[in-house]
Amino acid sequence: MLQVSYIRDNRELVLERLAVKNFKQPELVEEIIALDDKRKQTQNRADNTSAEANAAAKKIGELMRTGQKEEAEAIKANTGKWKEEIKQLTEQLGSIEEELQQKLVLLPNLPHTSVPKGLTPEENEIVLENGEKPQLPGNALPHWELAAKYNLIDFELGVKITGAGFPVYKGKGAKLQRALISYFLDEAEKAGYSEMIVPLLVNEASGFGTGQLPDKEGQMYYVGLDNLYLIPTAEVPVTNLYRDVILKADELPVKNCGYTPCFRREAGSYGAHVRGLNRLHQFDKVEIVQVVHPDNSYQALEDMSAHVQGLLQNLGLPYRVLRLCGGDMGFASALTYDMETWSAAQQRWLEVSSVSNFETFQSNRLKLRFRNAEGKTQLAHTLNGSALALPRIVATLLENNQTEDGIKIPEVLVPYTKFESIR
RNA sequence: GGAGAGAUGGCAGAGUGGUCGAUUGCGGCGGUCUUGAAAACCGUUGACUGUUAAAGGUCCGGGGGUUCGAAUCCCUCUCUCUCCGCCA
Repeated sequence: MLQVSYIRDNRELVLERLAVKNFKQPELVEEIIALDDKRKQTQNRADNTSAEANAAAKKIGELMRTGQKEEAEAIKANTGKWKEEIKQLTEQLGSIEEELQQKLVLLPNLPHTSVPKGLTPEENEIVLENGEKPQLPGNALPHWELAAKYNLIDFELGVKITGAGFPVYKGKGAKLQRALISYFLDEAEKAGYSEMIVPLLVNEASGFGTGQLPDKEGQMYYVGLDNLYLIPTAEVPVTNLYRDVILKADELPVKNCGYTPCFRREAGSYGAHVRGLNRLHQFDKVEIVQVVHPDNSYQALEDMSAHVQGLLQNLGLPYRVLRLCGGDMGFASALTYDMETWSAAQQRWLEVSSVSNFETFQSNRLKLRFRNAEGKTQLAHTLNGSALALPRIVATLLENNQTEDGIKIPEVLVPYTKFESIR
């Protein structure tokens, strides 16, 4: 959520930046400023009336104590009009604030100046490409066939238990999952992130804090009986740990990580591109989250990007880094890098990580602040990134590392899997 | 699921109608003392809004009510804790 004061002071800039994100309702900016004017006016009138009423009440108290009952009664006679006025103004104020809030949550975050214009994923900027795409023989298999051949993942069994998009990992397939999770967590810890194990169900306030609610409600599984949401990413609980928190300056940066399963409804996405592990309703992911001083957030974003790239390099996967264009970016993000690995059997790039700087967009909703050098509270910047999401990593590993007589496990994982290949 | 208790500042914990944004203790910050530190002593220490700065306003779990006036009384919702039951 953008701050009204920022919108007021930077009206033109806001409009210009929103245009980069292809925002369709620029008139909201003027409406918000007008509403805020109205809010201030009404607030002011209500405050003044309250001040009068407070003074009168105080006076009555004094008079009563000194036994001047008559005088007290005389003042009492006048309080009715204030009372009525305060009630009316407060009601007005309430509805103005509600309207303001409703409009405010419709504004996406402003994109960073480096964000390219554009509408579609094709217009994302390729920042770099790294690693060599393996040349597979003609009889190479896609990962879903490899998963069946080596009895690693059973998609049908998942359908029986739950439904499509809830795979069952078996034997070495399960072991590989666990190995990847442990490896990612260990690497995150080496990079200074401290591990959290967090709830997989969150309340409405948490969903609002990181930006999933109110607009992306349909993407989360909802447990109506208890009014809770299954997390679509660890970002939600891990970032919300800092909701309503004022940090000391020396507590920054905060670096946390966590492994969780993630649940996404992915309503309406079916077809060839979602086969196998390409798109799931439940998947495993290790997430890294930072809370930083505003001056350092873009450096932190680069650090996180480098961390993710390091993982991909260590796993020996060819990858590329994209700077998302305005139209493809998330609602809450100011700058996002996507990391994609090359899936050699499918002959396509698969997104395996997304690293974003939200600047104050989340912290404003979360009321996540720190005390700055002047001793004032100030919104911190939040960032997060997948490091990494498992399914497409597994897909790429299986496909790219397949040989005549099995699948080779990357060296860095062998200490975790305790086996060097899948046969 | 049944019964009861509770929700106050970073934490602990007073406060049952006006002088309470709130006693006190701990913690934090600043200072005195000290070679330095500890101890002791002194001072200071909530958030939001508003303003050039102030003044003023709002906030004692959320919402509503009574009253000239509510942390305090009433209603309601939510949450937490204790005991019992069930249970990994």
